[in-house]
Amino acid sequence: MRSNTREWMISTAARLLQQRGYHGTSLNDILTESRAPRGSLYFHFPGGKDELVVEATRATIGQTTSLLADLLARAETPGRAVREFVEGAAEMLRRSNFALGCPVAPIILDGADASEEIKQVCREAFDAWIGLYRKAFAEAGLSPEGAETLACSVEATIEGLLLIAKAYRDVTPMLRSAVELEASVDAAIAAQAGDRAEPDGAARPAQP
Amino acid sequence: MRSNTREWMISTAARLLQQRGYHGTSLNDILTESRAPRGSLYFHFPGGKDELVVEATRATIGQTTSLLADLLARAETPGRAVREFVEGAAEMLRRSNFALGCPVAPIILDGADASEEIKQVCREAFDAWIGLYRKAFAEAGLSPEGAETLACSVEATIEGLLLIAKAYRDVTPMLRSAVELEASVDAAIAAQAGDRAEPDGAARPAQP
DNA sequence: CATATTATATAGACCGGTTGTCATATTTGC
DNA sequence: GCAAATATGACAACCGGTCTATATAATATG
Repeated sequence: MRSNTREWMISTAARLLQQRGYHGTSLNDILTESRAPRGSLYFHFPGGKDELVVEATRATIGQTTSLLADLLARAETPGRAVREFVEGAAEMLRRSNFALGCPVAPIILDGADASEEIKQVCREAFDAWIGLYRKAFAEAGLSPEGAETLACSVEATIEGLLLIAKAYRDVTPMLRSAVELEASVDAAIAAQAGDRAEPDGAARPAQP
Repeated sequence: MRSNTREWMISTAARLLQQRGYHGTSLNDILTESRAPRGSLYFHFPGGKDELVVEATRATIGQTTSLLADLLARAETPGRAVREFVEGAAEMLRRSNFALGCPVAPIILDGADASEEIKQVCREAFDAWIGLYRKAFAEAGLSPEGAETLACSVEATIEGLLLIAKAYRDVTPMLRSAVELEASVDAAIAAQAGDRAEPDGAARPAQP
């Protein structure tokens, strides 16, 4: 007896959700592609579609978080890690024929009537990613407020680049902006490292 | 006889598409909310759902494009216009209880199997918006390449900010990043205005 | 003014797809 | 060989998009 059915379903669902969002992914699609029968789904996921979606989204988010943490830990500068992450995402997008982008964006935008738990999982994803950026930026010398704001901007830019690349089915603009983003992040860090004694830590933009 | 049925349907569809994406918006929803009977749809839109979606999306895109063009024309600096645009979007998001974001993002992300024409309309939206930014940035002194790259980055950041704000149901981070974005854009323009005679116009990032 | 003709609007039937449930079969561990 | 765990596919109830037949308003025509 196949004991990995559950995992199969999760990974298939994760892939389809990433490609087509919450409403665009039907249980039939998942069952057909994972070659599992209908009833098995409700044995492994008594909560039905929403429970499966939560598990699948969590799994994808975990992978992305690990990758990002790894890149930030290894790279020479935070900006470099950001660029490498975007380049990796571009490669994934290209290889999948522009199907695989951000795992949570499609769910946030089309899953307005999805369960509250699903939305919570999506928020946790942003918490994790923005948190990693913030930590890296702060360790590189940015003020807490500057790191927070820049982290949010960086995450936003990456999300938007994935969206635009998918729309055009072309990663060229994404790669150009990635270079710019690297420079921008590292410049913001360098600038703040210069003027430590500056009095106002308020709304002053982190990028000069 | 009500002769505005068609317009009613379009505006209702536009709103719902913005909130729930392509698959998340059913004809039943549109018909119920616009208080129109079922059959009328296929009289006004013989192409069915996809034709209605195209019309509705075009309408919303047109409004956004006009607003953006207006802001860019009036504002003192391009960066200022960008900030004002983001602030306006944040206000719209807040007022609509975080339902109304970008009109094309949900369709791009969940409408993989939508008609080719729909995807084309979404691309045209980005063409228009990025084109407006590029023109404004170039007129302010940026090189063509720099303006193009920065325009794409700005559009991407705005898309991402809308997404993140919707996920958190909170526009605070969006507004903080908007201030940063204004500074970043205007700084990039000022920097390039300084070194006109620089030899390499290649992949040098526009933001110092 | 009466009638014919066209343009617009409406109601509801249709079929396929979607989710969730069930009774039953099969495997596994002991 | 037995009990628990898992697998299976048929089924019901519902919802989706599409279509056809009909009703009503607008306009033209004699």
